[in-house]
Amino acid sequence: MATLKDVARLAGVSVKTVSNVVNGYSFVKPDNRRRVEEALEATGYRPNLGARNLRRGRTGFIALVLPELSIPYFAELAGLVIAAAQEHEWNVLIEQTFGTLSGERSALAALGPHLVDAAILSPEALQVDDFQLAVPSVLLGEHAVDVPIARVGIDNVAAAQAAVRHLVSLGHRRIAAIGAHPHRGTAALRLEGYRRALAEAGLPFVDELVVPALNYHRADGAAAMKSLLDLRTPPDAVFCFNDLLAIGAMRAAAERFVRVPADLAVVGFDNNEESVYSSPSLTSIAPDKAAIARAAVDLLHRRVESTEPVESVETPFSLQVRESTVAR
Amino acid sequence: MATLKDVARLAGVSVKTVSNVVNGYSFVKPDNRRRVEEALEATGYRPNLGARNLRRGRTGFIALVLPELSIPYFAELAGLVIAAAQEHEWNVLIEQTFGTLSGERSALAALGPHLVDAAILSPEALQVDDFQLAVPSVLLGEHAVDVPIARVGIDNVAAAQAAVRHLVSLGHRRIAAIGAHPHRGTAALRLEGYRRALAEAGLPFVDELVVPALNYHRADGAAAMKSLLDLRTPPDAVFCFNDLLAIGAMRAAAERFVRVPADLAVVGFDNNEESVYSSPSLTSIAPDKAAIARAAVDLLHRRVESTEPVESVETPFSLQVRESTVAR
DNA sequence: CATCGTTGTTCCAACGATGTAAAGACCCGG
DNA sequence: CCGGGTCTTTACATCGTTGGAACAACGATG
Repeated sequence: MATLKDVARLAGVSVKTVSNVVNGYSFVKPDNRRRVEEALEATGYRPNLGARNLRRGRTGFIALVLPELSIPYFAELAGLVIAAAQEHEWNVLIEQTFGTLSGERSALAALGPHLVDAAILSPEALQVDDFQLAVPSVLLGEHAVDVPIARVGIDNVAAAQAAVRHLVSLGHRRIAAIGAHPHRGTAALRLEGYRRALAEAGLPFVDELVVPALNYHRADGAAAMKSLLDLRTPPDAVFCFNDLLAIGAMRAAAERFVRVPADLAVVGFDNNEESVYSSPSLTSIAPDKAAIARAAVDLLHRRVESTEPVESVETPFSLQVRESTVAR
Repeated sequence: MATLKDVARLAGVSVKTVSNVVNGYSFVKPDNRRRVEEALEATGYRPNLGARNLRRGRTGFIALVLPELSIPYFAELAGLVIAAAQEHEWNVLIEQTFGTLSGERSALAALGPHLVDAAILSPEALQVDDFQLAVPSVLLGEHAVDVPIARVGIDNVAAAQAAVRHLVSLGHRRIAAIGAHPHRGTAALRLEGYRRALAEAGLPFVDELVVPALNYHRADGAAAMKSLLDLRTPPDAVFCFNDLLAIGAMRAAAERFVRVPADLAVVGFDNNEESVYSSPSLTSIAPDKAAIARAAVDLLHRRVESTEPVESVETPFSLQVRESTVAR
């Protein structure tokens, strides 16, 4: 692997001059510049990023800390973050926490300024005390604890409210919610949106219609749906706090021969690609994931370049109406 | 951020002694070791990986080059690779190629020995000439071109054959295939498995029943299925070269009111989590993804540690039978 | 012709860690 | 108390790069 030294020897100039050419410094004699460029070409020089970063005090990496790549929402998001990071010449390091406190703690501990320049976090269990972050960071989505860290995400209350409002507008009166969670910030906000939509429609908030989910996987949605269908009076609609729960719920409904949407309307949250092709396809809240990824990366880039103050970004969302609420 | 120098000053020893303690060198006096350990604790020292790797000539990273994280198979695999890499103290850098030749080329070009110690590649379009790899690499899945690079994956011919054999055993006689592709190695192998299974059952190979797919996304599966349903005599079963195609195919079938599995049996390939919860759930070839991830990472680790010869690994697979071929 | 500012280049140190070699401490037997 | 070996520690160079100072070359200016 060619180094600056090799190139310099070949071009007959000093190492620093080569470095200057590589870094686009203006004042290099055309003649030398040409020779250096030829030498660069001939040797196929690629800068040693480790050395460069050691010198510059940068690493060229950002961390993306998320629960699990096998969750479609995070996989899609990760893809978009990688693409956005590329524009700032950042490489992305993905850490999986599996949604556990210990996983999140060890992921955070592994990050240091020597490893990454910044971090994008999607925590689910962290406590206030854990947020002693070594590098500029941004939180995705809302979080239960109130910490002075920039956030990027949609207005979860408004989004949930829009979802439930949609169900109300279709005439549903007994609307369930799946995905309540004691410690998850987004869960609380979505529940609040659900509550508000019911209130503004003059519908009662019924405890038995709110089902918790410890994880947000398909299996949890199925289990929750089964318990709802076992009620004396099952719901005529259900708002799931993410698409996986909704997919699981629809699956459970199908197994009980409950027809969606005729007997039960279902709305999800995240707008996974999967939900477009399920049978029936799933009505879902669609956060603008590309906007989230870009906003998070750009925000971090500005934070790293200049010491700007903490600022949060609210990204847009929309409601995608599909067969699970309105039959084709 | 504390450096070795800071720790050394605090402990009253030389930098090298601290380094020795950190790296578990045996001959350090108990007294000094204790003082150094206390100082390490007090300063919260974390080694600067850039500097360490500069010195050691290692980077501590491996690259995972894949088409797209939004494809569930690759997302699941990436998660497993990250977990496997962690055991060797490797961080994983994910590069997306979007399945294009230029994307794959630029991903390869970006990888150098200064950036990663090794690479796991899942190429779809690369030519022989492109495989001038700068670091030890392993290919996932089969590839059309024959290059002397270790591979990890299942026996695609046998797997495809097993899938189609299953359809044959259920009495299907007009079995279609979705996912043929001119340049994709795995596609050729799966097609070969399909061909063999037909042959051993004494069934004819019918050209019009083999539908190509340029990409392996749900939309491609749906489009292919539509064209099959438009045939004068539509198939009574279809083998899709991956689960996404199968999901798309089932969706297209549902839109035409073709019942699965009564009118049409469907088998997929990859065994995505999604396929367990679809309605109907999808029969699929299940590669042992965890085994693939572990084998790839371990193989690379051995290659980097000792200059071992190129060796390939064949991982197991199984057939998961679900509702898309056998009604509940 | 001395001085000056501009332009172009080189030399040196430094980033933080580790390998090497050599020096220092220690203990043993003779 | 010396020679010789085994531990233990240290100084120094080094990895490849870049910032800064120093220096050199140059034409322009007074």
